[in-house]
Amino acid sequence: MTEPELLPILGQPVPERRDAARNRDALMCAAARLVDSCGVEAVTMDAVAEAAGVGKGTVFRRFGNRAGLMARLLDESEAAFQASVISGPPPLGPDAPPYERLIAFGRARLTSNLANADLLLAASGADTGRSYAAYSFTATHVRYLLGQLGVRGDIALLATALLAPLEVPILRQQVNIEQMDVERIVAGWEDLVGRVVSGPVTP
Amino acid sequence: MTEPELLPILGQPVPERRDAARNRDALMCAAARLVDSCGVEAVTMDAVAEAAGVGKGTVFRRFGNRAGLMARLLDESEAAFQASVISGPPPLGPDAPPYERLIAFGRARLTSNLANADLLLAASGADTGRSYAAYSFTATHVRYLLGQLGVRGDIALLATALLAPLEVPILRQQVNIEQMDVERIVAGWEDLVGRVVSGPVTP
DNA sequence: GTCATAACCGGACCAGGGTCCGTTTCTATT
DNA sequence: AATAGAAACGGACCCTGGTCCGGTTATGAC
Repeated sequence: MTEPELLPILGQPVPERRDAARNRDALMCAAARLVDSCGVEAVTMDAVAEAAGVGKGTVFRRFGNRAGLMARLLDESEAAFQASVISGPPPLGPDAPPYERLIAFGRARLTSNLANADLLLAASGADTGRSYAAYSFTATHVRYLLGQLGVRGDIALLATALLAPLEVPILRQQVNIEQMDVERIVAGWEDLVGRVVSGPVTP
Repeated sequence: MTEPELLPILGQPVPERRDAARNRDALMCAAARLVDSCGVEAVTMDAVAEAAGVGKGTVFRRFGNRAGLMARLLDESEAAFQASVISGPPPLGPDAPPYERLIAFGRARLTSNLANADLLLAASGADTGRSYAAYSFTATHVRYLLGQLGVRGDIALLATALLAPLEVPILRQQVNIEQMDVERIVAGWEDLVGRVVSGPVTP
């Protein structure tokens, strides 16, 4: 038997054949171009394959399915968001007191989710790809902040309760159907945070 | 020109041709049978059409699309739910104090949403069919109860905040992926209600 | 340079949602 | 009973997501 010539040291940069890497880049570019030229709707797997000059099967092998491709398209902005939270300037970053960070987080998340709404919806259902990793980060962050604030109770569930109203379907309903102003929604979220942090009057 | 022989008096029972009614019943029966014999997955438009002995086009004319069909399948249980809330026994019905009604509502909604999760997901996106009507009812009810409880603030947004964590995708995440116990989720929701009703300590 | 192998490629193929339009069937009227 | 017209029917058709497998190509070993 032959040993793998390049055993996956620390497993990070999964070895990728050069042609595969080239195709992956071409596909991402083509997809991104399609998104902001014709909208998410137009990003059909055939179209992406053709625009990248590869076969359809290649697209599916690389991304699994359409949702997976969308998830990869979101990676860039998601990474930027995480970076802002982890090491960016206040009030989102770590140099602000927890309450202000939480408020800033809510506004940022809401804005980001609305901005990428189409992509996020198209990416939902990516088999445990983005969905969970991205969600997990926000949940962990909110739990951390709630802990910092000394909130008592089931922190995990409270974090979920704060994140749930920021999900795309709910925001879309409020903005597109009920014609709510975004600022009103932000204000409502801040009110919610205040109530959650305060705790019930009769513990 | 000829006047419509039966002008839609009060618009309620939209006149329906007899064959159409027969086909509608056959389709609903076939779909329901498919659902609980093979699961929601198996409810394909072709399958329903064939099982009901009609053409595919008929299914689409009646229900618009697959989501619409699913929405109609949910009508029965949704009507039962609404009846329980409007005129059922306490603590869900009107003969209970508002706080208890709200708590009971949360548990009932959560349970119901989990029980019909597959159908609800398949029905989401029904062009303003079920989606909005059903949601609207719950939102109105929660707003009403919050009002009864004397809650100050943006009642509409607070109602949304309470309803959001009861949505199917979030419940599924908690139950199927994070392996949470349903009772824990219910308890968490009750805690959330307590905090929302209490209001922030510094108004 | 040559080779073996594994990874990759690509397009033919399938299934299911959704549309369309010529044909059939119902209903009210006479 | 006959008739006209609207409504409903149904299946052929298209589109797109997703699968599959025979052929191709990159890569490390010798």
